[in-house]
This record gives sequence, structure tokens and C-alpha cells, in this order.
Amino acid sequence: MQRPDPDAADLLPLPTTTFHILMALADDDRHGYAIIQDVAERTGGEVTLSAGTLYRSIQRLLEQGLLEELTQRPAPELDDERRRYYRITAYGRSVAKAEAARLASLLRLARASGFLTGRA
Amino acid sequence: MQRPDPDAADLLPLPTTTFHILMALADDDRHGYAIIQDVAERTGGEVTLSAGTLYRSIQRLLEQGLLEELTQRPAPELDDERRRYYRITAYGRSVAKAEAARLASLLRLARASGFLTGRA
DNA sequence: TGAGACTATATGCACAGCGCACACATCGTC
DNA sequence: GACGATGTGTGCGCTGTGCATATAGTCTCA
Repeated sequence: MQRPDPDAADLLPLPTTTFHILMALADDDRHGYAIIQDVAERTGGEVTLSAGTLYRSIQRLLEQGLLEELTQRPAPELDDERRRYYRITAYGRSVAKAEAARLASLLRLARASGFLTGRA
Repeated sequence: MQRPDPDAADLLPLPTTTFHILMALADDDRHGYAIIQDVAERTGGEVTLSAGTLYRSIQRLLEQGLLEELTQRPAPELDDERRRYYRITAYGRSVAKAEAARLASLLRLARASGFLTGRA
């Protein structure tokens, strides 16, 4: 990388969409469309990223160094040449952790304010 | 109210700033500037709302019915006539609870993704 | 065979929300 | 009376968003 990554805290709060994208890539490399499906699946259909939002978010995350695009292609019989695959970087992971910590703090405040009804 | 309040879920996700404003008003009615100070205090200085963001957010929240402005003034010896006091509405409270529930779900996903280091 | 749905990426457009800077007035204190 | 803190507000530009649209290959089913 040309410039050093800025402090993870400078990017917070992360747009919800961005955080979902990072979670989708936490365990596996995926291409854009697969990210949309993964997010929808793990949120039980509650969060459905629109295509416009997704692809522009990815562009931004690449520029900021949270994601990198893979040059390696899967085996030809599994591949679809239209796809572009992405992987979360170490920096991206640290930003995601910072955001998770921020959310945890926020939730503690919400609980103190009586906004959290159930246990949680 | 002229129109019925839309489903609380339609407003989610709430901007972080909005959620902080609602938390500041959860227990006490406050005027704008006091909200800025309260948010800064309860976040240990981590979140400092800019004036521009705050007053425009309040305008929006009034229009959406999450807040109402108080007509009653405090006792004259405690008052500052420049101030405008706000109170969270029942609808605002229900929206805040919906947002808190969303954050709790998000945090569960973050934990499953390994982004939550500590216990939390 | 052809219509329609799904997969896949990308851009144009309009709008919401944000920070920064600025404006303006009052209040408290020295 | 000067100065900083209090208090509310607007102008401007930037980022991030959804919706619509473009393009194109694949798959299914009548």
C-alpha cells in the first residue's frame, strides 16, 4: 500500500451496509452478487442490499483498503467470468472490530435508556 | 396528529446521531444545546454532535413525529428565553426500541463473525 | 423458440444526512 | 465593556443511499 492506513476509529461510525459487507466476507471470499445473497440470508431477509449501493460501497472499500480484489480465479468449471471476487484485508478486519465495539457501547447506552425491552 | 405514524421499522436503520438524540431525551426533556452536552457526557466525549447536524436533525424528528416541542416554559428564574425544549413522543420511543433491537441483532451477527473480541 | 426470471456488474439521478464554517444574539464573569 | 460560553440557526459541499436503467449471459418452462 502506498499510504499507511488511517486509524480505524477515523472511519467510524461505519455505514450499516458497509458493516454487513464486511461480515459477509469475514469467513469466505465472495463476489458482489454473492454478498447480497449472503447478507439477505444471515439477516433472514431483513437486509437486502440494492445493487447500486453494493457495488459503489465495494469501490469505496477497495480505495480505503478494507477490501482487496482477488486475481486468482476459481476452477474453470466453477467459475463465472463476470464475477469479481473480494477478500477482507487485515485492516478491514480491524475496522470491523472497532465498529463492533462501538455498537456494543451504543447498545449499553440504549439499555441504560430503557430502549432495550427484552434481555439481549 | 394528522396522519397515522408509519411503521417504526420503516425508519430503520436510524442515523447514529438520531439515536443519540433520542437517548438524551429518554429520561428528561431538554433543549438543543443541552442535548449536545448530554451526548458528549454519556459517551465520554466520544460523540460530539455538531450544531448544524443537531438542529437539522431536530427539525426532521419534529416533522416525523418522534419529538415534540414543549410550549411550557420553566420557572422564569431558571429559564433562558433563547432555549427551545423537546420531549420524545410515544412513537419516538417505539422507534428507538426498534432501533435498539436492530442493533442487538447486528451485534449478534458481529459476534458470529468473530468481530467482537471481548465478552460484551 | 421464445418469453421471462435469475445471475452479474455498473452507472445516472435525486435525495437524505453530515461536518464545517459562519451568522447572530444573549448570558455570565472579570 | 470585552470575552468566552450559551443558544439557535443557515449555506455549502461531500458522502452514502435507493431506484431505475443498461448490458449481457444462463436457465427454465411452456
